[in-house]
Amino acid sequence: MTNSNEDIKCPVASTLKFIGGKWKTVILYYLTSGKKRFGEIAVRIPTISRKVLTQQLKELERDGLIFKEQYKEIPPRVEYSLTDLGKSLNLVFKEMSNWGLENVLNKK
Amino acid sequence: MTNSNEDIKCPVASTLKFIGGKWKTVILYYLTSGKKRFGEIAVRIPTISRKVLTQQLKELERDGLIFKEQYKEIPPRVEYSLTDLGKSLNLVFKEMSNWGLENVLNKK
DNA sequence: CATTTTAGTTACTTTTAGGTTACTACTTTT
DNA sequence: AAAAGTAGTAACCTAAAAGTAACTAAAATG
Repeated sequence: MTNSNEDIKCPVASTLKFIGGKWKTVILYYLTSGKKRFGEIAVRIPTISRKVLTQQLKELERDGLIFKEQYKEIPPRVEYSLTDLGKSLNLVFKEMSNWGLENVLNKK
Repeated sequence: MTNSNEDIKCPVASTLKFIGGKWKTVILYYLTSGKKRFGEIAVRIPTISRKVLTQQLKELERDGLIFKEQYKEIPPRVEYSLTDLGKSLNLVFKEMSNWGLENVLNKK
């Protein structure tokens, strides 16, 4: 989601600027179950390429939704977790999840 | 939003397939205040081109979120309104709206 | 000394979304 | 006879998002 609809002060669109895009919600939703390593996320979401995963994680970090912990180990270990801001999306995800379950997943 | 993450049964991503994209939430959110004509929507969201507006409305209609009424008049009159399914997104929008207000619009 | 392991990066290509401009249909109004 | 009004469509173009494949660092393991 670009920022050209910033001129429209739509609070819903504002939120989508943070969690819009093909993968962010999936990543964030997975992180609601706790801290995860890069590789764990990649395995859990096999259809995302590592390049794109890296990009999305960077953006989520830049936007303050997730926190990145790097351990100075070899081989490297990196863990991602939700920040308070990320956790504050909780209710949003809950409603989206409910809707998706009721109207999409349990429909087909 | 494409459907390549359909394989992942993420209820949140499922919902985004319906309301993801740059404009859909803005359109739907506007329609929560009642039936609107094509031109009214276009005026209200001036940064969207008419081509894209048409496209988005078609997709929303295809997905069963909005209903299109065409009056056989000249000049033409077309009205769009939320279907029951569209209205059922109410809670989702409410939470997204809250989050956007608290964390984006009132922050800057 | 070759291999494995993890979390990436780089360069390049493809796909998708969105945008621009010009055009149409049909009636009413001037 | 010309212009205005509405809701589009068609052809074309651009930018952004996503994908692919090959590569890297540095230590540990066999």
